[in-house]
Amino acid sequence: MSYMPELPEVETTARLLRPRLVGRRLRDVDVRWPRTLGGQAPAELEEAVVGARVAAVRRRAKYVIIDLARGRRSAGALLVHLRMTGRLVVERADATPDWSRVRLGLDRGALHFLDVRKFGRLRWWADPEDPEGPLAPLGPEPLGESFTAAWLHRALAGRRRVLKPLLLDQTFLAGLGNIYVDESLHIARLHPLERSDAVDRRAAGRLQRAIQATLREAIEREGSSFDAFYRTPEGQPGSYQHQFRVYGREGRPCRRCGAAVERLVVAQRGTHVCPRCQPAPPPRILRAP
DNA sequence: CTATGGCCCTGGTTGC
DNA sequence: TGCAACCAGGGCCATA
Repeated sequence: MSYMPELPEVETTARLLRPRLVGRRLRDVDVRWPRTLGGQAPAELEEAVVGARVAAVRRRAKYVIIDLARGRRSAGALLVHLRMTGRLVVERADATPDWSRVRLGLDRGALHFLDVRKFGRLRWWADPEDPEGPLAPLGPEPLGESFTAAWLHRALAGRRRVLKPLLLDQTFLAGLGNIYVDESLHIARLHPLERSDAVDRRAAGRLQRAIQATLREAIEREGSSFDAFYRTPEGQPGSYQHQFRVYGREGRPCRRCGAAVERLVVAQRGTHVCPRCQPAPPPRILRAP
């Protein structure tokens, strides 16, 4: 098992990268695995970024956004999605880290996009807010002001989806992944197979608070690490994995009631529940064929 | 609108 | 001990 970058890990990456990157100038580009660019030509990336300066490093959903500028004018942005195993690290200019898929030479050192499994993506956009761009369809930020209990209740009621896959849908809510959905549902005492439109106002309130508390605590602990793979850009592992309530704890006691945590598969994803704290909903009636 | 399944990938784990 | 099969999974796409 490796680590899975979700909102807290991406936020940690952006925070730790910021002081090492803002103000740096990009000197050159070396694309070792072209598919990382998601269809963008390496020459286009090179032309767009060489000579530009890093103006800001921020996060939206699970994207790291590296804003670029030339003089006072915007020079677009690098949109980086870590997917399963991606990492962004700043190394000495002569370092050759393993699994480097893209190397961006800086005026001091080099920024590497490392990615064992090659699912991650890094590409340049002239306008990160482009309505055709990858950020446009994303739902609200779970730590943003618009993510309220009232909004969540109405949004869930307006859909007829299984709860967990809906929470993983980045166009519904942006930033949650498999781990933090399982953790949040457990805290809120909701079953992952519950129907979204069966979640009442009280339960929606619990879920909204659980999501925010889980994400905030994980950010404080700089994300979750499972093994030697995941490191923050500073080279340190996160520590939130020690707080897991259900994720990866199959057969072990629920921290709330002591019942054995169970593992099931929901929408092709490993899912962890306490059978006592999170009672299963009545089975869905499938439409006749 | 909602759900399902395939695809991309490779290191670690499991099974024999 | 060695080696092959298997598994994990976020986002995207085609299909029903």
